[in-house]
Amino acid sequence: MRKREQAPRLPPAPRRSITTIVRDPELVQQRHEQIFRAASRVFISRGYHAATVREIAAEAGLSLGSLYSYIRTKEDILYLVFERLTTALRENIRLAMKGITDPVEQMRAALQANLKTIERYQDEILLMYQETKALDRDSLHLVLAGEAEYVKFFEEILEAGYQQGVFEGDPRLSADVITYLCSLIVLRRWNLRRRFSADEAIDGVIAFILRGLGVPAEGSPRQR
Amino acid sequence: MRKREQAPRLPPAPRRSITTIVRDPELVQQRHEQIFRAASRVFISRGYHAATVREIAAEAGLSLGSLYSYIRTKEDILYLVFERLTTALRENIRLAMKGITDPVEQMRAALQANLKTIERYQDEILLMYQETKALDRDSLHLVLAGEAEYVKFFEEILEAGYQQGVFEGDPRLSADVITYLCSLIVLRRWNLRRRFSADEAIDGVIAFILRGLGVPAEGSPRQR
Amino acid sequence: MRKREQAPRLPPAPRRSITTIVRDPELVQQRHEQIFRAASRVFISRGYHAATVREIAAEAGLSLGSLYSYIRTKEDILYLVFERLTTALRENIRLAMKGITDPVEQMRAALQANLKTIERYQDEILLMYQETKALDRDSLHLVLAGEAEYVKFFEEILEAGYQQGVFEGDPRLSADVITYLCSLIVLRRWNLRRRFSADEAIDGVIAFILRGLGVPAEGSPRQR
Amino acid sequence: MRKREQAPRLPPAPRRSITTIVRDPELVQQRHEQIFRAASRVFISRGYHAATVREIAAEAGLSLGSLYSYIRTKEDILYLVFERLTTALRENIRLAMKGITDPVEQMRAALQANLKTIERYQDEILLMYQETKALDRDSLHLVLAGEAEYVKFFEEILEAGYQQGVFEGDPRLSADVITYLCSLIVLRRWNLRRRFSADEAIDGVIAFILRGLGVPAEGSPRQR
DNA sequence: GATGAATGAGCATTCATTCAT
DNA sequence: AATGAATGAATGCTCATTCAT
Repeated sequence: MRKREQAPRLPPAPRRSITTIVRDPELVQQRHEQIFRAASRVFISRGYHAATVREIAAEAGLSLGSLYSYIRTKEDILYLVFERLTTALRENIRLAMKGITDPVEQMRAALQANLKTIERYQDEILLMYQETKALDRDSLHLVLAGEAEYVKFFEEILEAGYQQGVFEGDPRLSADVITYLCSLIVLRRWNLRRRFSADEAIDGVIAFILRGLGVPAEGSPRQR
Repeated sequence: MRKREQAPRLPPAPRRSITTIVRDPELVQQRHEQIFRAASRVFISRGYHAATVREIAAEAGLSLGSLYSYIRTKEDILYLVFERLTTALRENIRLAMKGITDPVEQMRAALQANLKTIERYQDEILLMYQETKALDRDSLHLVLAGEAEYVKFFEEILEAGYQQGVFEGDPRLSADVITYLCSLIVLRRWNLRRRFSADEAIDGVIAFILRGLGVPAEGSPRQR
Repeated sequence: MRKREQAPRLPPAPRRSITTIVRDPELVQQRHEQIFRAASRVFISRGYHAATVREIAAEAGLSLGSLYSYIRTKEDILYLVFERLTTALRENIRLAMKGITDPVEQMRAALQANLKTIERYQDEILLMYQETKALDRDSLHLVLAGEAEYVKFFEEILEAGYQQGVFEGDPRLSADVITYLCSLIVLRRWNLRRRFSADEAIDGVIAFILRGLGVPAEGSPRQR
Repeated sequence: MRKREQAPRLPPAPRRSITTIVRDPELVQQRHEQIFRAASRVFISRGYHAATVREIAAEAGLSLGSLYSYIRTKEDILYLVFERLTTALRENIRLAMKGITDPVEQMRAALQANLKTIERYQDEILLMYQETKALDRDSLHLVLAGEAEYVKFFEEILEAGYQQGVFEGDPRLSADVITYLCSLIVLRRWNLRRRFSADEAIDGVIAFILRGLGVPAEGSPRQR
């Protein structure tokens, strides 16, 4: 059996380097953090198009000119936000899987971690679904590639479980289905929240996924 | 047992009437159809904000002034697109369920029909997920109400099946999950299409859903 | 002494004939009356520029096309309104003077009549002061010419009184002053109405004018 | 007797502060001056509605974008013009009255000064009469309040003279009448100018006003 | 003579980006 | 490195006028 004790290697995670006028890398790093935070807030509350670069600068506590020393275009700011987000999603799932061997348990852990992260970044996730098309071709490919890496984590668990006969269905398709279903709690929250608490929704989604993978319900006598 | 032979009553489907300068209702109807088609294309390829009313007019073969005789604002056009879309989704699922009694069979039929409709209107669906927030408060409520009616169809099937013990999980949550999963083939097509044909994806999603509802795979020896 | 028993001859009152598509003069006459009334209302409540030809047509109970069979441009409509107004002012003052010989009495009568007319058409008068510049060169000259005729009436009375030594000041200037002062009750009504009733204002203005003309106050002991 | 040697206190003259993007107050001040001058010219020659913001920008030597860094709406520009105008009128009359005790002399001085100011700003005055209605509610109230302050100056003189028995008629009404009559030289200049020089008109108006107030003509034997 | 759909020039306003200081 | 004033292309929407029916 393949060793699984270690966390999967962190994928190279290619990222576009944003061209800045300022040279000092530490300063750039720090300002990008400021900009990320401010831009998230502004983009989330007004949407990418309605948001003004002026507003973002003000929210970040930077002058308009300064902001433009750390980015080249408004679209750069969007990329910055998405890049941080996909990194966070990937990182959290990677940590959760670490040290677990059993595919079903690994899946449970990954789902829990992922759903928690999604819940935490729900506004950013929604933003990503809504504004991805505002990215230019190159940024889009990079963001999608980052997302694919994240799907890969699920795919690996599924593949292992499929080999062991504990999961049904094509692992590659299931990985997509799972990734997608996790976003349910964000993309349909307008409907869900009228009837379920956050935890009820999370538990219900996990249960549905596990059934969908063919895992018998825990202690359920139904299948007997 | 409640009779299910007949199609569920068509919900009143409240809709905002778009204020037009032109009075002839037939002409308005016809022009709205033209506008719907043109706007779908333009919004899909450029997004709502980036799309220009001028472009839409040109695509619809209308002069700018004429277009504005049939709508009041750009947002009206978006509403027009969404309203047609939710109506189509609702109508198709309603017809597919008609005359079927068995909940599992009804679910299969509903899913097939729904996924076909979604595939057909995939661009519009994607648009809807991305641009719903561009609607004003009133339009948004109407569109969401239309969407809720459509979720209701699934909920009714699930409720019936749950009573008969053929479905697992909370029918209301499952209805949301199913509705959402059906959009998978659109919202993640950039990833799916690299690996699956449209039919493979549809079949895989249906299989996943049925397992997720606790329905034993057809002819599957696994449960024995 | 010159005879004054008869009303002064009605001045030729040149008017621009509005080019119409419709030929029947009676119909034109009747429609112009409709248009005048509707346009007055609309122009008064929204101002000339903000008013829409559509609104005027609707208010007049005519279709847009029909309206344009009786006028050539929007500006024609404004001219129509002004032309009717100056005619009414002229006509009323002419009738009031008729049959009075004494200049002071004639002046009193003319002022009373004029102020009454102004009060009645106050909105139209205000409109005229505000929107005269919207007229094209030709219309403007015609309207001003009509207005000059009306000033002439006062001038004639003043001239006669001046000859008899009952009025002070240059009759031509006084005529202008009087004409102008009569509009006070309209142009400053936003200020006057806070403190005076319509009749108080009218009486006060007449008293001021008579004093301004050097006419001793009635029964006033002051001159002794 | 109340002391009148000092100029009346300058009223607080409330003004709406125009929201600007540019923050430097000196620059704003200077640009507003440019805009005021340019806008006066443009509004006067074409009227408020017919004037284009582009024209004003060009006339002011500013780019369109720059102009909009100093105002928010076209209406702001109109307010700017009116605000400067009423301030000038008020200020000039205040200075003229300063240090004069006798009500009749004070009135003569105030009238002279006021008529001179009006003659100087004749186009702007005309504009004000014609376009006041284009202001929004708030701006209108502020402009009218500024105007009321100006009428107040006359009212105070009249009140003092009335107490001393040198003026006839209600001081409040007379104040309105006088304010209004001073504009005669502007609002009827199309008629006056054909027959009188500017000074003849001014002298004639002053004479008429003084007679209207019951002040005996200077050195006139008539009253004897 | 009546109708009202069609037209498109025209206008106020916004905003990403640049660049002189 | 920081600032914020300047720029002008771009866009939603209106409305007088025409003309086919």
